Amino acid sequence: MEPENSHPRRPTIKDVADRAGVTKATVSKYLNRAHGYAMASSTKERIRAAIQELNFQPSPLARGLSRSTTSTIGLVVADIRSQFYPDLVASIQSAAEAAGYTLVLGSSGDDPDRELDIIRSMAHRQVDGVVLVAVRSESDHIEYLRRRGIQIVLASRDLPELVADTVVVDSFAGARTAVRHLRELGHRRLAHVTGEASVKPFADRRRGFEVETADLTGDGPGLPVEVTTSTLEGGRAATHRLLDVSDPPTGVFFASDTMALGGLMACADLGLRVPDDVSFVGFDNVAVGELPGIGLTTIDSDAVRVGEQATELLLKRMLAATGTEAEPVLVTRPAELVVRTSAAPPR
Amino acid sequence: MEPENSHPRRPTIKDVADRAGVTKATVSKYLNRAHGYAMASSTKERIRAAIQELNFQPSPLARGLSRSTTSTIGLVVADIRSQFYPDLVASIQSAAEAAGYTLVLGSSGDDPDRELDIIRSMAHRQVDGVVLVAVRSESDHIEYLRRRGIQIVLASRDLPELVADTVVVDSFAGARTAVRHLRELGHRRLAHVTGEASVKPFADRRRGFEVETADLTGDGPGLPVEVTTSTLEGGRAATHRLLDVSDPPTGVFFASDTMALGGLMACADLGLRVPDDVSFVGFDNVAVGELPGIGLTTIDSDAVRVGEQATELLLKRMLAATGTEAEPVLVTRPAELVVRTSAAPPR
DNA sequence: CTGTTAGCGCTTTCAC
DNA sequence: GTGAAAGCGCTAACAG
Repeated sequence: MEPENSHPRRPTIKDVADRAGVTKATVSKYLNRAHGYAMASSTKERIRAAIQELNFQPSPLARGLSRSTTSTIGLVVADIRSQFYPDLVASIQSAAEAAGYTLVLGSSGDDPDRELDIIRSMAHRQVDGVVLVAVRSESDHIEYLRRRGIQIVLASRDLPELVADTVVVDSFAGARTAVRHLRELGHRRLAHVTGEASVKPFADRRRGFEVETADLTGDGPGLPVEVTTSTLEGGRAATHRLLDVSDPPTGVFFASDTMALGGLMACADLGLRVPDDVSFVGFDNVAVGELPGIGLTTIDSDAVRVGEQATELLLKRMLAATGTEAEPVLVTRPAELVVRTSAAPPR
Repeated sequence: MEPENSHPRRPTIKDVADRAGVTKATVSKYLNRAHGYAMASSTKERIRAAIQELNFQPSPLARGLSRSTTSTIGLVVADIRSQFYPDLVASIQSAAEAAGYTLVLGSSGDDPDRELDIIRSMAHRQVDGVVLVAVRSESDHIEYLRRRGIQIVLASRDLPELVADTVVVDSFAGARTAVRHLRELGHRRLAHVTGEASVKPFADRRRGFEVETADLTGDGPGLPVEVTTSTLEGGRAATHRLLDVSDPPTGVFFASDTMALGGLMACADLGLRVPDDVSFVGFDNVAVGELPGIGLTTIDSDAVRVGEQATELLLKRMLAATGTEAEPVLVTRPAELVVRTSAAPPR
């Protein structure tokens, strides 16, 4: 009849203190005041031994409560399901873990309101920092975090204004490279499939496309540009609209690989072959693009490095969090062309 | 010269109490004792109003400290980068979120020791439950959690013994279906590529392969079975070994789509065409298998439902956590064949 | 150098 | 029905 027959209580700082013949305070100092410092080495040694013998680890919860710091960072992505995130998430996760932080994951499903909810909930759980792959283009959620003293860094997607540290790839230059590649292959009838206009990298890629095709003209006033949701299905539908006409474009630049993969499906639907009938260039360099049977020519978004660098910046902010807020930093990484087989000279 | 110029303090339960003219204790009761119950409705109303006006939310940290419960669940996967996880992670994440839990993510990179570390760290952070896609085949980590009263459920990979609630797909039956499909197409020279022998689903799939091919014979004593790491590169290498011989098999059953994709790369390397030269059947039904140019015939692992059901089971355990431990439950979901284009009759 | 004393924000007996 | 008080495990002045 002993309800205390439950799980053995974990040792607390008090147990360590008793065993070492000192006070909690002293143990706490040992734990926090970065070892060196002023403390009798005999005491240090006794504490060390006690900790070791008891296999003591301070409770993150209790520590968090009194320090208002949790060794936790939040990662908010638009949609984990997307082809693009695995590398990004993996690199952030391991960088965070390496620094002793635990990752809390949220996926907004591309819904700006949910994104805000997730951010609120993370703030509420007192994460020390947030890596955000932003869906909403306003910066209210950023302000929300900043007001609460939570550091933030934007990864992969920048916002119209530089309101926080940001690590992205050079979308404008990358897009130009992509388009030039198509032009060098001899394509003149070009088209572009892009995602949500509010997402800055998409806007930049579109601008890149337009700049590099300013001298060309399509049926109407300019070359065709299809705006769609940045999903596989979006890309598929847009490509249908683009290609299922008389005299379709011979080269298409997609603002993301995911949409380009949708484009491949559309071609299968329409009985068109890539690159024989139409050439594709994507953007991101997702892993599947490399598979034979896909061979997607694309621009590398360098997700791994973006994730690593974003995490680095965040950790730096979190340490420096004291005192004057430094100006936001924008890191723009080069976006390189990866040539595979989906783009070839037109017939 | 005011260092207090920092971030505005969040309201605490004390603030609410003062504003409502009651004590913290009463507010706490209001918060926890599932509303109904014994409390003057005027008091209830005043508390409600105060909470509302102050926009108060109880601190999860403080609550966690005093209740030893954190509304947090840990998800440990073998390798987020793998093609297979996005659906699983996404479905677990949304099921958890829907139930008011926050997801803490860990990726072991297929390393059993890291897996244990991650689990220790999560236990230490006092997650209320863990969804585990296990790497190690022993059950020491499960015992570790159980000893600390942390609920656990295994998703996607079962262990040799039923030591915890488990949700998997029927690997043995699925494998038999896959092999029968190849046989019905007319293949007799069959081979199998499988992953780490210690992973039970792989063992089961292998058994399925063997049972369904017991009447067939290869060059040696039985049909060729290649064991490799369950990665793209593993599948690629194994396929090289398998096909780069005189008189190679005409049909290959892969224990995972990821390995099958590696197999496709190997074919590209060797100048073989699928399904003209060799037929492939995979296992899992990852999203990319659906792309034209891939068209992988496979067995559906139903990651979304597995994730959902695993989360359901876990939540149930977490609620029932009191009293007698119910026996572990094993949920085996059907594994259905998805016919695409990678398997066809042999020439 | 180490100990004393208050908290951090919430929950939970036990009285009234 | 509500309040007083102690405590969850740790940190952080301030003394001495």
